[in-house]
Amino acid sequence: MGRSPCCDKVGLKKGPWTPEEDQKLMAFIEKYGCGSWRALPAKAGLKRCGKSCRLRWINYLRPDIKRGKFSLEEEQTIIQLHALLGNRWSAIAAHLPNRTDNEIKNYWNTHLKKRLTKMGIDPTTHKPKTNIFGKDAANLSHMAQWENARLEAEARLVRESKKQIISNQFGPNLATKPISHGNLQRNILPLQTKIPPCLDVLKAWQGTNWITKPKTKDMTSSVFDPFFDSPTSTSNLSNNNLFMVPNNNIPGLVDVNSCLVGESIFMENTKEEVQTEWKCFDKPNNELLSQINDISYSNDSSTYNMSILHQSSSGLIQGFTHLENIVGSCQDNLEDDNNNNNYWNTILNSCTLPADSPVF
DNA sequence: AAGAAAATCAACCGCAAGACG
DNA sequence: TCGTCTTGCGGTTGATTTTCT
Repeated sequence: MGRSPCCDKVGLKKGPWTPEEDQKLMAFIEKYGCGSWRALPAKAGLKRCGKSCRLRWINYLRPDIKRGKFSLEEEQTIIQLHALLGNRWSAIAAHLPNRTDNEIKNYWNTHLKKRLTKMGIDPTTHKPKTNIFGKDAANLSHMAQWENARLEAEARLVRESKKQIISNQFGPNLATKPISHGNLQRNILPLQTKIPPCLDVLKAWQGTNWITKPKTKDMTSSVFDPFFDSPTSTSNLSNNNLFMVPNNNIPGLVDVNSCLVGESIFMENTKEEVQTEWKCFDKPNNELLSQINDISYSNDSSTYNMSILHQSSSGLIQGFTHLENIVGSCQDNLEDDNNNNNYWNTILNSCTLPADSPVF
């Protein structure tokens, strides 16, 4: 048995809409609103399926639609958001007032994608297509600009998320103030605060080797190591990069109830990164958490220190208070260590989007 | 000026998720 | 819990327009 059609297609018109049809649809919606799209065509006297009517209204007839050329700012926003969200056009459209997802999708496919490709940037990953050292200076400059744009977008979303979380917890007034870790005391934080996950931002962080995992566990350390000590972690991680993300997206706060670890998976033979998987550590053992003092990792080129994580009795851990040598993947060979150290400052300080932004 | 090629974008299609009985 | 219906999303198509030769 095949799938039932969305509507009875016999006798229904397809193809471009005529002005008369537009008029009928607009008049009906103005009078009755858009309730059931399935029933609308018959009531409005249109020989179209409901789906077609909906599409026509949403993408063309809606009075608040902005048409015409995209501004530079809009272009930049699309690129930034695409770097974070991928082909989630509706989510991207939510950040561009009065633009439709279809229009943005078309604009991306016809303009922006090509532009990035020309610049030697993979429009899917937003990363340079080939080894950075094989590129000329002009391309490097462009790549640095695009990477900067990408980071700005991450920053926007992190700030946004941060505001939303604070707003949810403490009310809208506090959300406009900068976060002070010292303020997050037991007496003002609800116990076991549930912080909504935000996978969009986590995805954004996929492109960043935030903390590089050592090839083997440092057996001299008594530190709880979620990569090795967690019973939920069963895969062989020895050749992969791992990075921890606080599930509430605020680098100064880690939700005890849910801490996420990203695992970059590499091809065995080529060592090429093929994907990132996220693992959620739900309710890690409190005894273990209380033992956490410092985690220091090193690899061939750098040492990464993360001074950590002491559990407050509120149910939150305050941590990530000192984070050194954060390495952005695209910046690895481009920027010096000073720039790397500024990574989170950039993320946290350059955000401009309104707090009521609907992406999350 | 005309035909070909490329670009654009409205519209369609199938799928998935959520609502509802 | 399951099946059906509805809506929304993203990929794709194809008609039209623009640019190139």
